Formats: sequence, structure tokens, C-alpha cells
Amino acid sequence: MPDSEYRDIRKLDLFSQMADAHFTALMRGAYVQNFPAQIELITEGEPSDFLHIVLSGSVDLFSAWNGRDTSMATVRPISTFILAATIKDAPYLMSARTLEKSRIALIPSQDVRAIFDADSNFARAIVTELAQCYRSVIKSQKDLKLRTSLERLANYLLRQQKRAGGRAVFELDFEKRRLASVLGTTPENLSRAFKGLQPYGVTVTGSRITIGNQGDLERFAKPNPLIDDFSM
Amino acid sequence: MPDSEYRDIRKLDLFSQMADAHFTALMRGAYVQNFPAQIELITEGEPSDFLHIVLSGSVDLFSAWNGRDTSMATVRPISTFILAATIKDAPYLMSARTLEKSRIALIPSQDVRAIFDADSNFARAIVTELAQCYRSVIKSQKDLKLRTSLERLANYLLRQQKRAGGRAVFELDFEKRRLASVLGTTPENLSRAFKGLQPYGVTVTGSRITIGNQGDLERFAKPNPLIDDFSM
DNA sequence: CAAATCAATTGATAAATGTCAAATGCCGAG
DNA sequence: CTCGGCATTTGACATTTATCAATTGATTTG
Repeated sequence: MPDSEYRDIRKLDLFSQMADAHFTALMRGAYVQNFPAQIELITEGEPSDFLHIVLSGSVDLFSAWNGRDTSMATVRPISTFILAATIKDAPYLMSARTLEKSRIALIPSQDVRAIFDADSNFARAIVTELAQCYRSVIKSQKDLKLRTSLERLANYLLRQQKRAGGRAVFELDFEKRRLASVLGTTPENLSRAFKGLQPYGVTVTGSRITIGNQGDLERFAKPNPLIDDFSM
Repeated sequence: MPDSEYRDIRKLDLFSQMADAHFTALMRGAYVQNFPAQIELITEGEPSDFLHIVLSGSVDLFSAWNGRDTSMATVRPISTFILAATIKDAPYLMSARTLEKSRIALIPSQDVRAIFDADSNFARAIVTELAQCYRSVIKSQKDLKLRTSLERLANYLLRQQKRAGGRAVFELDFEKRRLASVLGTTPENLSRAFKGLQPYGVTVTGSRITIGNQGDLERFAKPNPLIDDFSM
């Protein structure tokens, strides 16, 4: 593994406080691999052999049942995924596929569990990470249960605008059909939802969004930190 | 605190492995209180001052936005709730109210965080608990995004049947209007959904459910451990 | 560049879900 | 026991969302 990546991983909240020896031990069994776009990295139901870390690119976590499927979340560098399955030594609940060319580090789950038992700083970091993950899903569950698809889109746009720097014009960061799935709707309805936001000053050109009237959109969307602020 | 409750709490996975001194320290600051039904114990957005443990009765976790509200989960004895907020020292994401007369233990959050730093067995137990909570929410999210309300009800009935002992006749464990909210629908539609399951052999009399043809219902519901098995 | 491919949009329609109002049924207080 | 209150059910209707088919638009590839 290149030294720069080694250091990048070390800097993650999850690993930054652990003992050197333990981090080195973890990395010894780890390996890094490049994947092309649209590769299925893991499949739900399989045993969780590796903790994954996205070093570059991006990964879609999705799930299927009875012929349907849905995007659950997107993982961006640099962060881990399927930590809970690794810790519990339980099957993956979600599948994962690369959205673009991606570089992924793989750490054997049994190593993670072993070091977790030996290093209490690491254990503490895992707690913080899991608590964060848990709260994120709760927020997204509230978004789904309390809002219509139009409201979900409006709030998504406000969140994405913020992530992209806060300007009135910004880019969607993934395809509309995946956005539709993330928002729990269909591509057709997403398209109509964009139209439905025109009265609030939202203009769409391809993946470029313009928020013509911030106040109008916010009054409609009613963003709430207990749903939309993923940093807390 | 009565000795029997002290021991019941000690037996929880969360506390069973920690050092005696630490457990005693935690319990010193804790207190136990009886609440009548329908009391709001915590309100979303407030700072998380206490980790709560339901000793008897039951508690509804719910959330509101823009005049709507929804039931997120039910907490039954003996287990904790709002662990993630306590650990992160972040505001509650959900409100909680007693569903019936309930006995609740309250442990100051700062004590939990302090002991968490000092006792690595406790830290490990928290990891396991949080991983479990996380996976439960993911399952419930999959249920919501991948299934229609009829399918959610069918699978709910199968889960509840199992929890109640597996017989063909069993009782719903809470009011239908709350069940509707948990399932992400309205009381009116829940009522129609029960009718919609008649062709699969489901009969409803008040809160008594009869599953006339297990195979028919299961073929329709298509239960899946990665969504419906909350033990793994 | 042109053809092929795939995403996105649009229109028409169907299905699911929500809302409102009224009726029914259940349960506890007096 | 009877009444009143509340949960539940039902019916009619509105809204939202999904589905299907066709078209448009953008991008890739030979």
C-alpha cells in the first residue's frame, strides 16, 4: 500500500487514536484494490469478511427484495462501510457497488474484531462511528416517513447545495435515476418533482441546479437539523 | 433502587461484563421512576441528559415534523433507548412517551460517557448494542422502501406471530392506530390492508389475529431474514 | 459524422395511499 | 346497566405515486 494512502487511512477518526502497533497489525492483513465502475463489491446476505474503506471514487449501498431494489446510501472517500456487520460478524444487510472507478481498502473482519478487543481507543472510535451511522439512518427514516417526495427533493437540494459550497447554482452529484431511488421514488416522478419545485424558483438544466429564490424554497422545504444535518 | 431491579439491569448485555466498581458507580447516580401512560419522557431536539432503561411497561419512540408525526419504534423491557445520543452527547433525534404505566431507570449521560472511557468491557458492549440498533433501523428502512403497505402488514403479522409463540391465533401488541403509524400508513388504510389480507387467510377480531393458512400468507409476504429477523 | 445506446422526460393511465365525514363498535365512568 | 367518549371501520373522493409506452436528448463508439 502506498505510503500516502496508509497515512490517509491512519488519519480517519476510526483509526487515528489507536496504538501504532495495532494499526500496523491491521494494515498488514489489508490490501488495496482498484475497481472499475459498476462492480458489485459485496452482496447482501454474504458473511462479512472484510471491512471496506473507500479511498477514492464512490460506492452505492443498495438492497433488493422480491425483484425490486433501492439505493440506501452513498459512501464517499474517505470512509468505511459495513462496519456494523463486521463487528457483529453477521451477514451484510446491503449490497455495494462502485459508482465510478474506485480504490478500496479491504481489512479482514476478523482482524478488526481482534484489534477491537485489544485496543480500547479503537473500540471507542468504533462506538462514535456507529453512533453516527445509527443517527444518520434515523434521520433518513424520518425524512422518508414524515415527508412527501416533493419535500424530500426540496430538502435534498438544500443539503446538496450546502455540501457543494452554498451558492445558488450547483451540480447534482449523481445520476437522476439513482437520486430517485435514494429519495424513494421513481425517475419519472423525480422528473415531475423537479417541475413541482419550479414555483419555488428551482431550475434544472441537466445536472445543474439553480435555486432562484432561496427563501421561497426554504419556506417550502422547512429543513430541520434533526433530519437534515448529517454532521450532528 | 430495589435489589431485584439492580440485578435485572446488571444482567443486560450492556452492563453484564463491566467491572463491579464501574457498575456501582453508574448506579449511584441513577434513579428509577414510575410514569403513568402517555407521559412524554423526552422531546426530540433536547440535550441527552440521561440514558433511559425501560424496566417495565413500554415506550414509544416517535418523531414529528411540520405538523405530522410518526412512530419510529417501540421499546420493551428490559432495554435501553437513546444510547447513541448519550454517547455522542448530541440532541435526541426522537421523542419518547410511555404507552402504558412504566418503570424507567435514568442514568446521567455524563456518567455513561465517563465509565465508557474507563471500562473497555462496557465500551465493547456499547459497540455491540449500537451495531444491533443500526442494523435494526436498516432493516426497517428496507421494509419501508422495498414493500407496499400490504406487504409490510403481512410481514409484520408474521413477525408478531413468531414473537407471540408461533400459533395461528395471537394478539396484536398495540393499538391499531399506532401500528398504522409504525407501518408508515394511516389507520384507515391499515383497516383496508387487513381486508386485503383476507384472501390469504387472515382474520381479524379486535386485536386477535388468526392466520388461517400459514403457507398462503408466507407466499404473499415473502419474509426475508435480512429484513424481518431482528435477532441477527 | 452517424448510428447506437442509454438516461431523462412526457403523456396517459392505473394503482396505491391519504383525507374527510359518517357510522359502528368497544370500553370505562358514573 | 347505560351513556359518553374514543378507536375503528366504511364509503366517497382527492391526491400522490407508480407503471407503461413513446419521445427527446445526450453521450459513446465505430
